Amino acid sequence: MDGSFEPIERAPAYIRVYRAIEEKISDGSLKDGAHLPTEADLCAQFGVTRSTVREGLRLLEQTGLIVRGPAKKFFIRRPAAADIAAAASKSFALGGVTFSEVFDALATLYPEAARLAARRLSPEKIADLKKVRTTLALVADEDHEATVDSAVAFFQQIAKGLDNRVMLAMLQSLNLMIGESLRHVIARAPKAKDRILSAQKKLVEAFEARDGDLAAEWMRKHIADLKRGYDVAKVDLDEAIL
Amino acid sequence: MDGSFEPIERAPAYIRVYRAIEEKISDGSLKDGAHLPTEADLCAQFGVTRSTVREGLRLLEQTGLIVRGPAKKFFIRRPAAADIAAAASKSFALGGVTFSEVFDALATLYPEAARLAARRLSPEKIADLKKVRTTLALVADEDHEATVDSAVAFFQQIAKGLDNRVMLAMLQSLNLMIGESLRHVIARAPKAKDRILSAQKKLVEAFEARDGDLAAEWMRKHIADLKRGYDVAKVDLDEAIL
DNA sequence: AATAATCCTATTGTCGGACAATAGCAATAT
DNA sequence: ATATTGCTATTGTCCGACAATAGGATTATT
Repeated sequence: MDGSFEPIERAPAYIRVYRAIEEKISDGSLKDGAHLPTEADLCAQFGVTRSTVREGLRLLEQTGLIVRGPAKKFFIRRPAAADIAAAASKSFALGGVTFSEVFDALATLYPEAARLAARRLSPEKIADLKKVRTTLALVADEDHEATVDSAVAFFQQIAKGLDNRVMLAMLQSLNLMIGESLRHVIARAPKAKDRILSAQKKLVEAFEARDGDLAAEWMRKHIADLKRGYDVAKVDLDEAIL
Repeated sequence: MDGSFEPIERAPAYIRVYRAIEEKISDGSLKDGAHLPTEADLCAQFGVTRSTVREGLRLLEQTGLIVRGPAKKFFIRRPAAADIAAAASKSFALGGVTFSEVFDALATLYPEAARLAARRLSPEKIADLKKVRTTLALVADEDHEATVDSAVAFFQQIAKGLDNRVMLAMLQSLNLMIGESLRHVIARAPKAKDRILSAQKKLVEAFEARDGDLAAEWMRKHIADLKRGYDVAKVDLDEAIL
């Protein structure tokens, strides 16, 4: 041997607590839904104080790996697409991404998602999509709130129908980012509801016909149309979403 | 007035500390790069103890909103695409997403990214891409390690060239997820390097010709080829990446 | 007996203080 | 001039204590 030493493990104790628990979650020793031992137990097991354990728990909490149940007990939950999407869009917002960036991504991703959806959407999901569309049709023209909700729900349904958690998370985070601003914009766009409805109609038809090209094409138009709303409302697309 | 009361703010103090600081970061009172007051200062300002402040800091730490500088001081950093990508891919891995899901996303996103890139890549970025490719060409056939590094770097360069943080983060998280497994797979794929090189060549040509369709087409082939490596290596695509 | 009010207990949330470990910087020695 | 040492501010960890809560057990009320 060369007489040299390995660098000793120098991470703070709370980080090691975090990693130890994360490890047990990812290798399955702590199963999804199981609840974590009490803080006192963890102290005993790790041989550290409660303050330290608690700092470790805060890290896990933020990662979404543990969640408060009733009685404030923590239990394990492997992060779902929705968590990842929420975390990502929050970070994007804090990082100051702009409307153009979001729309750029929307325009790139969603048409392809629609193409996939045409191949992959189950008949039930398509039925659900129709239902969303019907809901929108029944909404009053001036109820912009509900209009946006339905528009976003429509996107959401498509994303879910892809049966792919990675894409779901990505598409969902986009939904979250535009959702809020769309609310303010739609109010200023004349006839928004009608245009949304007709785009949705064409999309559903394309899905039913299993025509990917057509679906992609209409999705492209639909998104371009939504984006136009921002122009009409004179939103500077280079400013940060918030 | 109706004599009723607002529900009082009942979040634990450490969460309120977290939110207060996050708020100041997002509204710009705490600018990027500024360093956080010392824990003792924060205690004084918030009127809570250090333990509580520290639990709040752990949350910020995990979110990536604050980062340790020299002297272990925290300083503010708005999350960059790389952080989001790292966090997302970690969550995906913990959530148990499968290779198929990742490849599905790759196959959907990257061809479109390539199409965009053909329009948008600056001449400098294209030059950089060529450089990455040259590096790969000089690598020994058996150096699978380096082969994968270059292959991923090539993707990375394209992602960066889109000049869109949202797409960058999404593409990067995909890179992270396949990067590791690719390392093991390429070793079993015969002539992998040659095939990667020729795909890259076609891609660069397409970029230079500003031919989006062609770029998308070659990217599709390139990814299909990488995926084939997993078949050859007999990896079950329905198992979780990890 | 059924229901509502009350107490009990386990656990988390918060506190205050204490000391060790460290990093950066200043003072000192060679 | 450079290397060493000591100083100081700050973080990392620990301890012990108590208040606040949630759920479940227990009692009172009809």
